[in-house]
Amino acid sequence: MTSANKVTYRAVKELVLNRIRSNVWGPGTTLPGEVGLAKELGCARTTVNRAMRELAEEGFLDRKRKAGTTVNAFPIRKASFVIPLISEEIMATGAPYRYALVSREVLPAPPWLRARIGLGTSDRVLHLQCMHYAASTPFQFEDRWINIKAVPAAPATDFSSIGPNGWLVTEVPFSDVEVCFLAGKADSALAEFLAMAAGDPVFTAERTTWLQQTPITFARMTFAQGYRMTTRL
Amino acid sequence: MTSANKVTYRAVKELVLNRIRSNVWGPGTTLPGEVGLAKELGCARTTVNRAMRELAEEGFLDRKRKAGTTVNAFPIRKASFVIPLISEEIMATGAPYRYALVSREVLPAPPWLRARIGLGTSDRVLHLQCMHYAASTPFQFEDRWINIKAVPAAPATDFSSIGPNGWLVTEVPFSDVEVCFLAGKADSALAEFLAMAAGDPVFTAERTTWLQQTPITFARMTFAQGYRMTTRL
DNA sequence: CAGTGGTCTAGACCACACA
DNA sequence: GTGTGGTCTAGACCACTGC
Repeated sequence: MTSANKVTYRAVKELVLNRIRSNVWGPGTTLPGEVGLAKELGCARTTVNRAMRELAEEGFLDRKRKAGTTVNAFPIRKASFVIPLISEEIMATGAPYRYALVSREVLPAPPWLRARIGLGTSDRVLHLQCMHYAASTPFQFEDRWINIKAVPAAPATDFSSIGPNGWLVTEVPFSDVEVCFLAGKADSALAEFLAMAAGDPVFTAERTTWLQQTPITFARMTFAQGYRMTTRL
Repeated sequence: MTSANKVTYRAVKELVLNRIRSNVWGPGTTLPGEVGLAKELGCARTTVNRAMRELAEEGFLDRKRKAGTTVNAFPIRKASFVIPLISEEIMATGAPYRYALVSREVLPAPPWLRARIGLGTSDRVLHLQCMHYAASTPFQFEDRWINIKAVPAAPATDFSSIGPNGWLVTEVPFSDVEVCFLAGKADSALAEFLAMAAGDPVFTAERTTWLQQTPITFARMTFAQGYRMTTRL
Protein backbone atom coordinates (compact mmCIF):
# COMPACT_ATOMS: atom_id res chain seq x y z
CA MET A 1 0.00 0.00 0.00
CA THR A 2 2.47 2.54 1.19
CA SER A 3 4.77 1.96 -1.71
CA ALA A 4 2.43 2.60 -4.59
CA ASN A 5 2.14 6.36 -4.06
CA LYS A 6 3.52 8.19 -7.03
CA VAL A 7 5.84 11.07 -6.35
CA THR A 8 4.84 13.96 -8.54
CA TYR A 9 7.13 16.70 -9.72
CA ARG A 10 4.89 19.14 -7.89
CA ALA A 11 5.50 17.27 -4.68
CA VAL A 12 9.22 17.49 -5.29
CA LYS A 13 8.98 21.22 -5.90
CA GLU A 14 7.08 21.71 -2.68
CA LEU A 15 9.54 19.64 -0.74
CA VAL A 16 12.55 21.47 -2.09
CA LEU A 17 10.88 24.82 -1.55
CA ASN A 18 10.11 23.91 2.02
CA ARG A 19 13.67 22.92 2.68
CA ILE A 20 14.79 26.23 1.25
CA ARG A 21 12.29 28.26 3.22
CA SER A 22 13.00 26.44 6.44
CA ASN A 23 16.66 27.12 5.85
CA VAL A 24 17.59 23.45 5.74
CA TRP A 25 19.11 24.47 2.45
CA GLY A 26 20.15 28.06 3.00
CA PRO A 27 21.23 30.49 0.32
CA GLY A 28 24.31 29.28 -1.48
CA THR A 29 23.86 25.66 -0.49
CA THR A 30 24.69 23.17 -3.17
CA LEU A 31 22.06 20.54 -3.00
CA PRO A 32 22.34 16.88 -3.86
CA GLY A 33 22.47 15.84 -7.48
CA GLU A 34 19.41 14.73 -9.34
CA VAL A 35 20.25 11.08 -9.07
CA GLY A 36 20.69 11.32 -5.33
CA LEU A 37 17.46 13.19 -4.82
CA ALA A 38 15.59 10.80 -7.05
CA LYS A 39 16.82 7.90 -4.97
CA GLU A 40 16.00 9.66 -1.70
CA LEU A 41 12.50 10.49 -2.84
CA GLY A 42 11.91 7.24 -4.61
CA CYS A 43 11.12 8.61 -8.03
CA ALA A 44 12.65 8.83 -11.47
CA ARG A 45 15.35 11.31 -12.21
CA THR A 46 13.16 12.84 -14.90
CA THR A 47 10.69 13.83 -12.23
CA VAL A 48 13.32 15.50 -10.09
CA ASN A 49 14.69 17.14 -13.20
CA ARG A 50 11.43 18.76 -14.09
CA ALA A 51 10.91 20.00 -10.55
CA MET A 52 14.37 21.51 -10.38
CA ARG A 53 14.18 22.97 -13.85
CA GLU A 54 11.00 24.81 -12.98
CA LEU A 55 12.35 26.01 -9.67
CA ALA A 56 15.35 27.36 -11.53
CA GLU A 57 13.09 29.08 -14.04
CA GLU A 58 11.22 30.64 -11.17
CA GLY A 59 14.45 31.99 -9.83
CA PHE A 60 14.93 29.90 -6.71
CA LEU A 61 17.82 27.83 -7.93
CA ASP A 62 20.88 28.19 -10.06
CA ARG A 63 21.88 25.23 -12.12
CA LYS A 64 25.16 24.58 -13.81
CA ARG A 65 26.47 21.47 -15.38
CA LYS A 66 29.11 19.83 -13.31
CA ALA A 67 28.87 22.54 -10.68
CA GLY A 68 25.48 21.31 -9.57
CA THR A 69 22.37 23.03 -8.29
CA THR A 70 22.67 25.79 -5.72
CA VAL A 71 20.12 27.81 -3.81
CA ASN A 72 19.93 31.32 -5.14
CA ALA A 73 20.85 33.83 -2.48
CA PHE A 74 18.45 36.38 -3.83
CA PRO A 75 15.16 35.10 -5.05
CA ILE A 76 15.36 37.47 -7.96
CA ARG A 77 12.08 36.16 -9.01
CA LYS A 78 10.88 36.98 -12.39
CA ALA A 79 7.66 38.83 -12.17
CA SER A 80 5.48 37.79 -15.01
CA PHE A 81 2.73 40.09 -16.00
CA VAL A 82 0.00 39.12 -18.25
CA ILE A 83 -0.32 41.99 -20.64
CA PRO A 84 -3.96 41.59 -21.43
CA LEU A 85 -5.96 43.09 -24.19
CA ILE A 86 -7.32 46.32 -22.89
CA SER A 87 -10.81 45.25 -23.71
CA GLU A 88 -10.43 42.14 -21.60
CA GLU A 89 -8.79 44.01 -18.77
CA ILE A 90 -11.73 46.36 -18.67
CA MET A 91 -14.39 43.74 -19.02
CA ALA A 92 -12.81 41.76 -16.23
CA THR A 93 -13.83 44.60 -13.94
CA GLY A 94 -17.40 44.14 -15.02
CA ALA A 95 -17.58 47.44 -16.87
CA PRO A 96 -18.49 47.53 -20.54
CA TYR A 97 -15.64 48.33 -22.89
CA ARG A 98 -15.90 51.15 -25.39
CA TYR A 99 -13.44 52.18 -28.06
CA ALA A 100 -13.16 55.39 -30.03
CA LEU A 101 -10.86 56.57 -32.78
CA VAL A 102 -9.66 60.08 -32.11
CA SER A 103 -7.50 60.89 -35.09
CA ARG A 104 -5.77 59.29 -38.00
CA GLU A 105 -3.23 60.47 -40.52
CA VAL A 106 -0.52 59.21 -42.81
CA LEU A 107 2.77 61.03 -42.57
CA PRO A 108 6.52 60.64 -42.87
CA ALA A 109 7.93 59.05 -39.74
CA PRO A 110 9.05 61.78 -37.35
CA PRO A 111 12.72 61.69 -36.41
CA TRP A 112 12.17 60.59 -32.81
CA LEU A 113 10.16 57.62 -34.02
CA ARG A 114 12.69 56.72 -36.69
CA ALA A 115 15.39 56.68 -34.10
CA ARG A 116 13.30 54.86 -31.56
CA ILE A 117 12.28 51.86 -33.60
CA GLY A 118 14.67 51.94 -36.53
CA LEU A 119 12.99 53.44 -39.59
CA GLY A 120 14.54 55.01 -42.69
CA THR A 121 14.21 58.67 -43.55
CA SER A 122 11.78 57.95 -46.37
CA ASP A 123 9.50 55.65 -44.39
CA ARG A 124 5.94 56.67 -43.89
CA VAL A 125 3.70 55.76 -40.99
CA LEU A 126 0.04 55.63 -40.13
CA HIS A 127 -0.53 57.57 -36.95
CA LEU A 128 -3.63 56.76 -34.90
CA GLN A 129 -4.89 58.14 -31.64
CA CYS A 130 -7.51 56.16 -29.80
CA MET A 131 -9.38 56.12 -26.53
CA HIS A 132 -10.43 53.14 -24.50
CA TYR A 133 -13.21 53.54 -21.97
CA ALA A 134 -14.54 51.50 -19.09
CA ALA A 135 -18.19 52.37 -19.42
CA SER A 136 -17.96 56.13 -19.79
CA THR A 137 -14.80 56.50 -17.76
CA PRO A 138 -11.59 57.14 -19.66
CA PHE A 139 -9.26 54.24 -19.16
CA GLN A 140 -6.43 54.50 -21.64
CA PHE A 141 -5.19 56.78 -24.35
CA GLU A 142 -3.37 54.99 -27.16
CA ASP A 143 -0.88 56.70 -29.41
CA ARG A 144 -0.17 54.27 -32.24
CA TRP A 145 2.31 54.39 -35.08
CA ILE A 146 2.30 51.76 -37.81
CA ASN A 147 5.08 51.25 -40.33
CA ILE A 148 3.27 51.34 -43.68
CA LYS A 149 6.02 49.55 -45.52
CA ALA A 150 5.66 46.61 -43.18
CA VAL A 151 1.88 46.75 -43.03
CA PRO A 152 0.65 48.01 -46.40
CA ALA A 153 -2.94 47.14 -45.58
CA ALA A 154 -3.06 49.53 -42.64
CA PRO A 155 -3.86 52.79 -44.47
CA ALA A 156 -6.81 51.15 -46.17
CA THR A 157 -8.23 49.89 -42.93
CA ASP A 158 -11.02 51.55 -41.05
CA PHE A 159 -10.04 51.81 -37.42
CA SER A 160 -13.18 53.54 -36.30
CA SER A 161 -14.73 50.42 -34.89
CA ILE A 162 -11.82 48.07 -34.32
CA GLY A 163 -8.78 49.02 -32.30
CA PRO A 164 -5.36 48.87 -33.93
CA ASN A 165 -4.19 46.32 -31.46
CA GLY A 166 -6.87 43.80 -32.25
CA TRP A 167 -6.49 44.38 -35.95
CA LEU A 168 -2.71 44.13 -36.04
CA VAL A 169 -2.68 40.98 -34.03
CA THR A 170 -4.76 39.11 -36.53
CA GLU A 171 -3.12 40.64 -39.58
CA VAL A 172 0.55 40.94 -38.95
CA PRO A 173 2.92 38.41 -37.54
CA PHE A 174 5.72 39.60 -35.31
CA SER A 175 8.71 38.00 -33.76
CA ASP A 176 10.07 40.44 -31.21
CA VAL A 177 8.48 42.73 -28.71
CA GLU A 178 9.92 45.30 -26.39
CA VAL A 179 7.78 46.66 -23.61
CA CYS A 180 8.72 49.44 -21.29
CA PHE A 181 6.98 51.14 -18.41
CA LEU A 182 7.55 54.59 -17.06
CA ALA A 183 5.93 57.46 -15.24
CA GLY A 184 5.06 60.38 -17.48
CA LYS A 185 3.42 63.72 -17.13
CA ALA A 186 0.10 64.50 -18.73
CA ASP A 187 0.17 67.39 -21.15
CA SER A 188 -2.98 69.41 -21.48
CA ALA A 189 -4.39 67.43 -24.40
CA LEU A 190 -3.80 64.11 -22.71
CA ALA A 191 -5.19 65.42 -19.45
CA GLU A 192 -8.39 66.32 -21.20
CA PHE A 193 -8.75 62.90 -22.76
CA LEU A 194 -8.13 61.12 -19.50
CA ALA A 195 -10.13 63.52 -17.37
CA MET A 196 -7.28 64.58 -15.18
CA ALA A 197 -5.33 67.73 -14.49
CA ALA A 198 -2.49 68.79 -16.74
CA GLY A 199 0.82 67.90 -15.17
CA ASP A 200 -0.57 64.93 -13.31
CA PRO A 201 1.51 61.77 -13.39
CA VAL A 202 0.45 59.11 -15.85
CA PHE A 203 1.44 55.48 -15.90
CA THR A 204 2.74 54.83 -19.38
CA ALA A 205 3.51 51.68 -21.31
CA GLU A 206 5.38 51.68 -24.57
CA ARG A 207 5.44 48.71 -26.86
CA THR A 208 7.45 48.16 -30.01
CA THR A 209 7.12 45.11 -32.20
CA TRP A 210 9.32 43.82 -34.99
CA LEU A 211 9.16 41.03 -37.50
CA GLN A 212 12.72 39.91 -37.90
CA GLN A 213 14.58 43.19 -38.14
CA THR A 214 11.62 45.09 -39.57
CA PRO A 215 9.80 47.48 -37.25
CA ILE A 216 6.06 46.93 -37.36
CA THR A 217 4.50 49.26 -34.88
CA PHE A 218 5.11 51.44 -31.89
CA ALA A 219 2.43 52.21 -29.32
CA ARG A 220 2.44 54.50 -26.33
CA MET A 221 -0.38 53.76 -23.95
CA THR A 222 -1.14 56.12 -21.11
CA PHE A 223 -3.47 55.10 -18.35
CA ALA A 224 -5.94 57.17 -16.42
CA GLN A 225 -5.11 58.23 -12.92
CA GLY A 226 -4.84 55.59 -10.27
CA TYR A 227 -3.86 52.78 -12.58
CA ARG A 228 -1.74 50.10 -11.00
CA MET A 229 -0.13 47.12 -12.58
CA THR A 230 -0.14 44.35 -10.05
CA THR A 231 1.23 40.85 -9.83
CA ARG A 232 1.54 38.10 -7.33
CA LEU A 233 4.64 35.98 -7.47
CA MET B 1 23.15 9.75 -42.13
CA THR B 2 19.90 11.50 -42.60
CA SER B 3 18.08 9.41 -40.06
CA ALA B 4 20.27 9.85 -37.03
CA ASN B 5 19.43 13.52 -36.42
CA LYS B 6 17.65 13.92 -33.15
CA VAL B 7 14.59 16.08 -33.10
CA THR B 8 14.87 18.44 -30.17
CA TYR B 9 11.98 20.02 -28.37
CA ARG B 10 13.40 23.37 -29.38
CA ALA B 11 13.19 22.36 -33.00
CA VAL B 12 9.57 21.40 -32.49
CA LYS B 13 8.85 24.74 -30.87
CA GLU B 14 10.42 26.57 -33.77
CA LEU B 15 8.53 24.54 -36.29
CA VAL B 16 5.20 25.07 -34.61
CA LEU B 17 5.91 28.77 -34.15
CA ASN B 18 6.77 29.10 -37.79
CA ARG B 19 3.56 27.43 -38.84
CA ILE B 20 1.67 29.80 -36.62
CA ARG B 21 3.48 32.87 -37.84
CA SER B 22 3.16 31.87 -41.47
CA ASN B 23 -0.53 31.39 -40.86
CA VAL B 24 -0.47 27.72 -41.78
CA TRP B 25 -2.07 27.35 -38.40
CA GLY B 26 -4.04 30.55 -38.00
CA PRO B 27 -5.64 31.77 -34.78
CA GLY B 28 -8.23 29.35 -33.52
CA THR B 29 -6.87 26.40 -35.43
CA THR B 30 -6.92 23.13 -33.58
CA LEU B 31 -3.69 21.43 -34.35
CA PRO B 32 -2.98 17.73 -34.52
CA GLY B 33 -2.67 15.76 -31.30
CA GLU B 34 0.64 15.05 -29.72
CA VAL B 35 0.79 11.51 -31.00
CA GLY B 36 0.16 12.62 -34.57
CA LEU B 37 2.75 15.37 -34.41
CA ALA B 38 5.27 13.06 -32.86
CA LYS B 39 4.79 10.62 -35.69
CA GLU B 40 4.97 13.35 -38.31
CA LEU B 41 8.17 14.73 -36.87
CA GLY B 42 9.68 11.41 -36.04
CA CYS B 43 10.21 11.95 -32.34
CA ALA B 44 8.81 10.80 -29.02
CA ARG B 45 5.55 12.17 -27.75
CA THR B 46 7.37 13.43 -24.68
CA THR B 47 9.38 15.74 -26.88
CA VAL B 48 6.33 17.16 -28.57
CA ASN B 49 4.69 17.48 -25.19
CA ARG B 50 7.45 19.59 -23.78
CA ALA B 51 7.48 21.84 -26.81
CA MET B 52 3.74 22.37 -26.71
CA ARG B 53 3.66 22.82 -22.98
CA GLU B 54 6.21 25.61 -23.17
CA LEU B 55 4.47 27.26 -26.08
CA ALA B 56 1.29 27.20 -24.04
CA GLU B 57 3.11 28.72 -21.07
CA GLU B 58 4.38 31.44 -23.33
CA GLY B 59 0.86 32.17 -24.37
CA PHE B 60 0.84 30.98 -27.95
CA LEU B 61 -1.35 27.96 -27.46
CA ASP B 62 -4.33 26.89 -25.43
CA ARG B 63 -4.40 23.33 -24.30
CA LYS B 64 -7.34 21.39 -22.98
CA ARG B 65 -7.73 17.74 -22.40
CA LYS B 66 -9.95 16.08 -24.87
CA ALA B 67 -10.50 19.36 -26.70
CA GLY B 68 -6.94 19.46 -27.95
CA THR B 69 -4.46 22.21 -28.60
CA THR B 70 -5.57 25.40 -30.34
CA VAL B 71 -3.72 28.45 -31.51
CA ASN B 72 -4.36 31.40 -29.27
CA ALA B 73 -5.90 34.27 -31.17
CA PHE B 74 -4.11 36.85 -29.09
CA PRO B 75 -0.57 36.22 -28.13
CA ILE B 76 -1.24 37.52 -24.66
CA ARG B 77 2.32 36.95 -23.87
CA LYS B 78 3.42 37.10 -20.36
CA ALA B 79 6.03 39.72 -19.89
CA SER B 80 8.50 38.57 -17.35
CA PHE B 81 10.57 41.16 -15.63
CA VAL B 82 13.59 40.42 -13.68
CA ILE B 83 13.28 42.45 -10.55
CA PRO B 84 16.91 42.86 -9.81
CA LEU B 85 18.58 43.96 -6.67
CA ILE B 86 18.98 47.67 -6.90
CA SER B 87 22.68 47.38 -6.32
CA GLU B 88 23.04 45.02 -9.25
CA GLU B 89 20.87 47.11 -11.46
CA ILE B 90 23.06 50.09 -10.77
CA MET B 91 26.34 48.30 -11.11
CA ALA B 92 25.21 46.85 -14.41
CA THR B 93 25.34 50.39 -15.72
CA GLY B 94 28.95 50.64 -14.71
CA ALA B 95 28.32 53.18 -11.98
CA PRO B 96 29.34 52.45 -8.41
CA TYR B 97 26.50 51.75 -6.04
CA ARG B 98 26.10 53.69 -2.83
CA TYR B 99 23.61 53.20 -0.06
CA ALA B 100 22.56 55.51 2.74
CA LEU B 101 20.17 55.20 5.65
CA VAL B 102 18.04 58.29 5.99
CA SER B 103 15.91 57.58 9.00
CA ARG B 104 14.83 54.82 11.27
CA GLU B 105 12.18 54.47 13.93
CA VAL B 106 10.02 51.93 15.67
CA LEU B 107 6.35 52.79 15.87
CA PRO B 108 2.86 51.33 15.90
CA ALA B 109 1.79 50.39 12.41
CA PRO B 110 -0.15 53.28 10.90
CA PRO B 111 -3.70 52.48 9.85
CA TRP B 112 -3.06 52.61 6.11
CA LEU B 113 -0.27 50.11 6.46
CA ARG B 114 -2.33 47.84 8.68
CA ALA B 115 -5.04 47.79 6.09
CA ARG B 116 -2.68 47.43 3.21
CA ILE B 117 -0.79 44.37 4.33
CA GLY B 118 -2.96 42.98 7.08
CA LEU B 119 -1.60 43.91 10.49
CA GLY B 120 -3.34 44.04 13.86
CA THR B 121 -3.97 47.24 15.78
CA SER B 122 -1.28 46.45 18.30
CA ASP B 123 1.41 45.49 15.82
CA ARG B 124 4.55 47.55 15.75
CA VAL B 125 6.80 48.14 12.80
CA LEU B 126 10.31 49.27 12.04
CA HIS B 127 10.18 52.12 9.59
CA LEU B 128 13.27 52.79 7.49
CA GLN B 129 13.96 55.34 4.81
CA CYS B 130 16.92 54.77 2.56
CA MET B 131 18.55 56.16 -0.51
CA HIS B 132 20.27 54.29 -3.28
CA TYR B 133 22.73 56.12 -5.50
CA ALA B 134 24.43 55.43 -8.78
CA ALA B 135 27.72 57.14 -8.12
CA SER B 136 26.51 60.42 -6.67
CA THR B 137 23.27 60.50 -8.61
CA PRO B 138 20.09 59.69 -6.71
CA PHE B 139 18.61 56.51 -8.10
CA GLN B 140 15.93 55.28 -5.74
CA PHE B 141 14.26 56.25 -2.53
CA GLU B 142 13.12 53.33 -0.42
CA ASP B 143 10.38 53.57 2.15
CA ARG B 144 10.49 50.33 4.10
CA TRP B 145 8.20 48.96 6.79
CA ILE B 146 9.04 45.76 8.64
CA ASN B 147 6.65 43.83 10.83
CA ILE B 148 8.52 43.44 14.10
CA LYS B 149 6.45 40.53 15.26
CA ALA B 150 7.48 38.60 12.17
CA VAL B 151 11.06 39.80 12.20
CA PRO B 152 12.07 40.32 15.82
CA ALA B 153 15.72 40.71 14.88
CA ALA B 154 15.04 43.79 12.78
CA PRO B 155 15.06 46.47 15.50
CA ALA B 156 18.41 45.26 16.74
CA THR B 157 19.95 45.41 13.30
CA ASP B 158 22.11 48.22 12.08
CA PHE B 159 20.91 49.24 8.67
CA SER B 160 23.39 52.01 8.20
CA SER B 161 25.65 49.96 5.99
CA ILE B 162 23.45 47.19 4.66
CA GLY B 163 20.15 47.81 2.90
CA PRO B 164 17.00 46.29 4.33
CA ASN B 165 16.43 44.32 1.17
CA GLY B 166 19.71 42.52 1.28
CA TRP B 167 19.39 41.88 4.98
CA LEU B 168 15.83 40.62 4.89
CA VAL B 169 16.49 38.27 2.05
CA THR B 170 19.14 36.42 3.97
CA GLU B 171 17.31 36.51 7.29
CA VAL B 172 13.67 35.95 6.64
CA PRO B 173 11.96 33.40 4.48
CA PHE B 174 8.84 34.37 2.62
CA SER B 175 6.30 32.56 0.58
CA ASP B 176 4.22 35.17 -1.20
CA VAL B 177 5.03 38.42 -2.88
CA GLU B 178 2.87 41.07 -4.40
CA VAL B 179 4.42 43.68 -6.61
CA CYS B 180 2.69 46.64 -8.06
CA PHE B 181 3.78 49.48 -10.27
CA LEU B 182 2.25 52.89 -10.61
CA ALA B 183 2.97 56.47 -11.47
CA GLY B 184 3.10 58.76 -8.46
CA LYS B 185 3.78 62.38 -7.78
CA ALA B 186 6.83 63.55 -5.90
CA ASP B 187 6.11 65.51 -2.75
CA SER B 188 8.62 68.11 -1.74
CA ALA B 189 10.62 65.83 0.53
CA LEU B 190 10.87 63.11 -2.05
CA ALA B 191 11.72 65.61 -4.75
CA GLU B 192 14.64 66.80 -2.71
CA PHE B 193 15.96 63.31 -2.18
CA LEU B 194 15.68 62.45 -5.84
CA ALA B 195 16.89 65.81 -7.12
CA MET B 196 13.76 66.63 -9.01
CA ALA B 197 11.00 69.20 -8.84
CA ALA B 198 8.08 68.76 -6.47
CA GLY B 199 5.07 67.48 -8.36
CA ASP B 200 7.12 65.65 -10.94
CA PRO B 201 5.98 62.15 -11.84
CA VAL B 202 7.82 59.29 -10.20
CA PHE B 203 7.84 55.68 -11.22
CA THR B 204 6.91 53.75 -8.13
CA ALA B 205 7.11 50.10 -7.22
CA GLU B 206 5.45 48.66 -4.14
CA ARG B 207 6.29 45.26 -2.82
CA THR B 208 4.66 43.31 -0.04
CA THR B 209 5.89 39.96 1.20
CA TRP B 210 4.26 37.40 3.42
CA LEU B 211 5.27 34.15 5.01
CA GLN B 212 2.19 32.05 4.93
CA GLN B 213 -0.47 34.48 6.09
CA THR B 214 1.94 36.62 8.11
CA PRO B 215 2.95 39.96 6.63
CA ILE B 216 6.70 40.44 6.69
CA THR B 217 7.45 43.72 5.04
CA PHE B 218 6.14 46.43 2.79
CA ALA B 219 8.38 48.59 0.63
CA ARG B 220 7.63 51.54 -1.56
CA MET B 221 10.42 52.32 -3.96
CA THR B 222 10.38 55.48 -5.97
CA PHE B 223 12.77 55.97 -8.82
CA ALA B 224 14.50 59.08 -9.98
CA GLN B 225 13.27 60.83 -13.05
CA GLY B 226 13.61 59.08 -16.35
CA TYR B 227 13.52 55.58 -14.97
CA ARG B 228 12.14 52.97 -17.33
CA MET B 229 11.46 49.35 -16.71
CA THR B 230 12.12 47.52 -19.93
CA THR B 231 11.72 43.99 -21.18
CA ARG B 232 12.07 42.10 -24.37
CA LEU B 233 9.65 39.29 -24.99
C1' DC C 1 -17.47 6.58 -23.07
C1' DA C 2 -13.47 7.81 -25.52
C1' DG C 3 -9.92 10.95 -26.87
C1' DT C 4 -6.53 14.29 -25.55
C1' DG C 5 -3.24 16.17 -22.70
C1' DG C 6 -0.66 15.34 -18.02
C1' DT C 7 2.64 12.84 -15.90
C1' DC C 8 5.83 9.01 -14.35
C1' DT C 9 9.34 5.57 -15.43
C1' DA C 10 13.78 3.48 -16.60
C1' DG C 11 17.33 3.81 -19.31
C1' DA C 12 20.43 6.09 -22.40
C1' DC C 13 23.57 9.39 -24.57
C1' DC C 14 25.25 14.00 -24.80
C1' DA C 15 27.39 18.61 -23.57
C1' DC C 16 29.45 21.29 -20.72
C1' DA C 17 32.63 22.78 -17.06
C1' DC C 18 35.75 22.08 -13.58
C1' DA C 19 39.92 19.74 -11.89
C1' DG D 1 38.76 12.88 -17.21
C1' DT D 2 34.60 12.81 -14.84
C1' DG D 3 30.48 14.36 -12.71
C1' DT D 4 26.36 17.10 -13.28
C1' DG D 5 22.61 18.74 -15.65
C1' DG D 6 20.15 18.56 -20.49
C1' DT D 7 17.52 15.97 -23.31
C1' DC D 8 15.42 12.00 -26.00
C1' DT D 9 12.99 7.59 -26.03
C1' DA D 10 9.36 4.15 -25.64
C1' DG D 11 5.90 2.78 -23.09
C1' DA D 12 2.46 3.20 -19.59
C1' DC D 13 -1.33 4.84 -16.73
C1' DC D 14 -4.11 8.67 -15.21
C1' DA D 15 -7.45 12.67 -15.28
C1' DC D 16 -10.17 15.67 -17.25
C1' DT D 17 -13.82 16.85 -20.41
C1' DG D 18 -16.57 16.97 -24.59
C1' DC D 19 -19.70 14.08 -26.95
